[in-house]
Amino acid sequence: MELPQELLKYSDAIDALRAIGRVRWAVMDVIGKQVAEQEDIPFDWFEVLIEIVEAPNERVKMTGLARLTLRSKSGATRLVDRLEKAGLVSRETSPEDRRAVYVALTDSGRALFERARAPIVEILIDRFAAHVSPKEARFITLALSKVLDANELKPIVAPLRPEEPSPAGALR
Amino acid sequence: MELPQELLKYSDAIDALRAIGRVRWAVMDVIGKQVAEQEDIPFDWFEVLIEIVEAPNERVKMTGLARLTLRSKSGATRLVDRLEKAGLVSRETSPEDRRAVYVALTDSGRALFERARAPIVEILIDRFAAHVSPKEARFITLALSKVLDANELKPIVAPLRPEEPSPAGALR
DNA sequence: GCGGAATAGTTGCGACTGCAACTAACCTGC
DNA sequence: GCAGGTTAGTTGCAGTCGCAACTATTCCGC
Repeated sequence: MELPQELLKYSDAIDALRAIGRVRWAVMDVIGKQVAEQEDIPFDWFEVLIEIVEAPNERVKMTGLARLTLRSKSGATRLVDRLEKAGLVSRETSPEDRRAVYVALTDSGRALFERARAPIVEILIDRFAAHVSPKEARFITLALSKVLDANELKPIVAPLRPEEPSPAGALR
Repeated sequence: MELPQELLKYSDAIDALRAIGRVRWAVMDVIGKQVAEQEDIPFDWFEVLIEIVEAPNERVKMTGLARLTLRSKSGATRLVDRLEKAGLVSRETSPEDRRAVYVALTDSGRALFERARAPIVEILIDRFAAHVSPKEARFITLALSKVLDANELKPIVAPLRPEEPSPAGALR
């Protein structure tokens, strides 16, 4: 069961990958449940609302939403289906490209976002942000970006707001 | 759409949380597909084999496996069902606690593990470990452990190998 | 040792997922 | 101005998930 010595020098990285998985899973699990309980909507839904509000013009294309919410195209379709059925978002086809579908907030979606934002951000801080210093956080983001770069996955992290320069984000 | 100033100081942390989500998702996605293609088994399955081999006595309890693989109890049950049906692992009830079920490798499970280990580790290095320095990796693990601690989720990261002191892990 | 609480694992069920196939719209070269 | 390829989004389908309810075993106070 021994592995080549050469592997030893990677074991720290593999530990880190595991830690990432666990934090992601555990923290999201806790946050998700707390949000669902307090705000009566799944955390997924709120993530969609955030992405819309943060996007230029307050609307996102389906493909962009798929990447931002870490889903496949069909996953995004169905997620938006649910939000639309609940009356929180609406689909609008753009006149420039009639294949594209933009997702925007409805009035009731905006109202829900406004109402739920503060408590949810509080949960996020309580469960995650309060325990990592800004320096640590920036370091982590930077180090992990290299990994995304190397896998040519950078598109997922940044250039996903293709049109205008982003206004002050809704969460910061 | 403005948030209280006080939030600004957490925005780095929220970025980090997003980066973590993206790395976890994107890297696992890539690794998972490459493994599935090259080795003809889902990456999930290999993770189970790793956890067994790394565990003391080369066997894990269902509950432990659930936490290690980031699943619910029922998720673990079904995952093991599949591996068992494929003849890679076997369930053994322990005489000390007749509620507990231990999962162990079969001969063919061990053979598969031995055969697939090196190529899969290579993929892991190629896609992740090679792009993070050991110092960075340790820093990340450490910082994220604080988050797990604060959420009383520490059990997930370490004391999950309750019995004997762990031998040299199978991956390092 | 007995009864109630806690723990380990499995199962039924509804919900969500990604893949692959599909439609519709756009784009490019000729 | 049309054929072939590409891109955006949706749908059928089979696979997986977590929750809640359930059985079986163990633990604990008395």
